[in-house]
Amino acid sequence: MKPARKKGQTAKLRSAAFRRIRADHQTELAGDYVELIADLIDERGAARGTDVAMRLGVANATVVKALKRLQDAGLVTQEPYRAIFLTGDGWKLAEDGRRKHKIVEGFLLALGVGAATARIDSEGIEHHVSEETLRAMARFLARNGG
Amino acid sequence: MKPARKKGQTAKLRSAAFRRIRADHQTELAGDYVELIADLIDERGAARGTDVAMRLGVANATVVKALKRLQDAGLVTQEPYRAIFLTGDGWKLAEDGRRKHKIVEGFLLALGVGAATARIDSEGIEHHVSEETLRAMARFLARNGG
DNA sequence: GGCAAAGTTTAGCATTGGCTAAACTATATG
DNA sequence: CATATAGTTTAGCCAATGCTAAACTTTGCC
Repeated sequence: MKPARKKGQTAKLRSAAFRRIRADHQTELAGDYVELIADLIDERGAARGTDVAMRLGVANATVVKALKRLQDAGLVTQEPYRAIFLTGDGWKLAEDGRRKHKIVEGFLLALGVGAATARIDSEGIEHHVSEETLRAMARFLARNGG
Repeated sequence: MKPARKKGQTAKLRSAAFRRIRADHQTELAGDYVELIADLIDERGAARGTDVAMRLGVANATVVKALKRLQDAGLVTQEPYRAIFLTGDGWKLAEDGRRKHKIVEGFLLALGVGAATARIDSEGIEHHVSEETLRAMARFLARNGG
């Protein structure tokens, strides 16, 4: 450590990581929802609240509340008692999630992690990797048979 | 997809990942606190609320509240207006966090990620990697000059 | 010893993300 | 077409994590 650096600055630098984690957590749930909704639309033509609740492992009422927030955020649209749709922004976020997810999961598989673990871990890691790390993973993947 | 597998079972399998992420998030904050407190004790001989607050980038009052929860959880001890100590369980959790952190950060560096990004990303990833993935990372590290 | 600065705690508020139970709507079937 | 079942929503609860402002202790210095 250079002696010129003051205590407060070190702390500020360190706190950046934690600040980003808290920020990530805020967008994480939204990302999981829209990604899931996108999957359901692609698989079945429509996304229903019950399906979302089952896949996330939460109660129906929890989904209703979350969807209200996502609607306020301009990511989904919805009419009472009807299916759920994604807005343009919603699709964009979902696609971005899928992209990251695919890289991370493929990377873990290439690293030698088992399929079940790769699926579970990638879901958690996906929201905490920077673009720089994603590039490094993609590079590795390209070299080691992705 | 095998047609024999029912819808509900698929959903249950998928929801496992999200359930684990939610569980991880609950322990994540506790892990960050004790790891930080351990670092402060090692670096300066004592951990003060202000230092914790600065490094985490949160307000003092937030730390007080969190410490109360950690005390209830048996991870730290504390007397009013005095420094913070870790219990045996607290040290165990802190050590485990440091171990994971070291592996993940070293791994990212070996992957070719820059130092600053490795530090930040590892902080977020650390709480979402299974032991299996950690082993794979350690293996890679052993082979590629860790 | 007394006072100012630094650190800690309390009080009170907001948001997020969970839950259950009860009420309501849509749909499918007899 | 009437009704049962499936799905959705509302209401009301709780805990966690953040904040600011004000009150209180400790500490360091003259």
